[in-house]
Amino acid sequence: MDLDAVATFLAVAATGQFQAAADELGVTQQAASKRVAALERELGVQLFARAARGARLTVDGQALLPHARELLRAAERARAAVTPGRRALRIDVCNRRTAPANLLYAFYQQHSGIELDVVTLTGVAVTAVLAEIGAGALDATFRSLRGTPLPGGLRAARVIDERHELLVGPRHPLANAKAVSLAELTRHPIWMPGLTETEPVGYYQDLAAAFGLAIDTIGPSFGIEALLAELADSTELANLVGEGSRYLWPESYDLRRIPIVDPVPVYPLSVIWRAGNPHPVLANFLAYLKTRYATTVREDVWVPDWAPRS
Amino acid sequence: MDLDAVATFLAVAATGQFQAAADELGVTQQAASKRVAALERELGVQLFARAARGARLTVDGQALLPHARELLRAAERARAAVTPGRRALRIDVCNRRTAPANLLYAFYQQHSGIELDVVTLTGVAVTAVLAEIGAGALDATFRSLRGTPLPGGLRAARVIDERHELLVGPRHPLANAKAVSLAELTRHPIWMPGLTETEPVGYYQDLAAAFGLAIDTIGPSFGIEALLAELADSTELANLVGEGSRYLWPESYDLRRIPIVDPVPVYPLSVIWRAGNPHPVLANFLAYLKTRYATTVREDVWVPDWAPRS
DNA sequence: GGTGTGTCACAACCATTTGTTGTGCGGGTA
DNA sequence: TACCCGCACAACAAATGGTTGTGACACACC
Repeated sequence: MDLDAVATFLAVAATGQFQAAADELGVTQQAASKRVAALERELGVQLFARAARGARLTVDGQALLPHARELLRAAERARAAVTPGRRALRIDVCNRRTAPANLLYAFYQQHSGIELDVVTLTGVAVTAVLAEIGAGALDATFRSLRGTPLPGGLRAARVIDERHELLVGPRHPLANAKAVSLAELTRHPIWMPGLTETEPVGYYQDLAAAFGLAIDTIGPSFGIEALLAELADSTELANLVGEGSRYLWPESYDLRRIPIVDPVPVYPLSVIWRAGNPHPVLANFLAYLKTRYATTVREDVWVPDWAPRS
Repeated sequence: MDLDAVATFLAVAATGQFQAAADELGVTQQAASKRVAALERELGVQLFARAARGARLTVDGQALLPHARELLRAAERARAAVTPGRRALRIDVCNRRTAPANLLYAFYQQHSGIELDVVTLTGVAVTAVLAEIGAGALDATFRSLRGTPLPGGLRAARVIDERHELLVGPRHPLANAKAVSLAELTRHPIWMPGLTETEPVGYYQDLAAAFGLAIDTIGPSFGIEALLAELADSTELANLVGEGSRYLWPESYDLRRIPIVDPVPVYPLSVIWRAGNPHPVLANFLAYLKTRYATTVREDVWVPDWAPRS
């Protein structure tokens, strides 16, 4: 299905004749005729009833009309998504099963009409993500800085404390534990999604390093043994983007959730963005975060009123 | 923007490498590489970060991902809209400003998830519309039969009485009338949208004939003089299809609404469909109509409880 | 009722594109 | 170090998409 042919179809439908449609598109009448004929051949239906004086839509043509329009609009939106100056706000959320994704979804629902492009740079190191923001390719991220120096021109605000639990398969030694201490957990290698056998980088490596956990690089295709999972409510995620991670485990894995205690692991996340000339939607989003989380604002850093435990 | 290139982009994004994506699509690796390169050139951005061991999405690539998916889904929906056996229910409503369109919209809202293709065969004669239904190209229509014999295999049920009023411009002799009688109205030619200078056929001709009105074929580009307009609530129409008729008059025309009395013109519409093997959504719709309008069912004809005046 | 005009479809030809095969380069692995 | 594996570039073949030229058909006009 050629988009040029679809555009020609729409032009003919609008003008009522091939000649005028061809003029509008800057091609000859014969070319327009060919395009529509090819479209009709591909779809296997007659779209126009040709007469000596113009062409009228058939029933099939009328049925196709709104879908053809929507198709071209979708192409236009796709083009806009990567066009600097026209694109939607781009935010990285590390992982779509985390609290920031839910936060974005709540914001998205409150502000109808806005567009968000949520990306998941899970395997990308914090410094590389910050570089993308600095370069303008990305507008914001939710990351844990944990001592990483913030490059000039960037702003950060700590907004979310991420909580985690352990998921284990039925054969795992901790399968029947009521709870597990963080100290005990450091003795078991943990599988984390999105990591290759080579060098694990990015969000999950940072997460493991924060709690001193060992990473198991085998992966779920060899049977999940243990998995650190975010405690976020994941019911909304499918709606957010219509795109599940291909690392998601199937329901049939019979996983058990083990709480982690003593101490409860808390992973603080900051929203990080580029100072100056903010994307209008970003300004809205930051304001939304402030009204929802901030108590004090000081030196571009505002702290939520539910302070982290550590 | 070539849809094959978009599909290739998605395959590469899913598999993480050009080679596997090419195998999946049944082309060589070089062809897949070329397609994506062409897409990148057209969009002006880098979509993948190529490495010796596969390719990873860039930020721009990730931003494009959901839109690319939606684009292919839109193409699939367009294809399905004209594929026999897979297509949505097709109903003709004569005119999108009429009561049947509102009825369909109410039904559409109650049954979330269904798909409707609303077509407007305004200029098509009743007999031709019935032939389309008989041939299976159309599933149902709202028309006034007015003595037209119903072809074999078709069923009809009278459900709606359409009401009309007169719209006139400020220079029209009836511009300041409080009301106008039907007898008086027959002396003024009425413009009706969608009619050419040649032979007026279809809905508006039937409507004019029903009340003995003369048709003015000049059209609004020469200044609207008088117009018979449906009394339907038109606020919902834009939502129904996203497609306004190009014959709609602009708001700036300063039209006045004159009620028609003595007698009040009533134009009965029947829903007409093909007997046997009904489209599942059609069965739902007919049931919906029955619960909303029917009082008695007899010989496949059920009459609403608010009977027409004539 | 013949003639003219406007519109669409078919045919032949040409240009561009798209795909294939063959090959080189680079990085991770054994 | 040598070997794969995967991607990009080059050259060639096939097919697609465009243009010009022409014929058919219906409506409008005289």
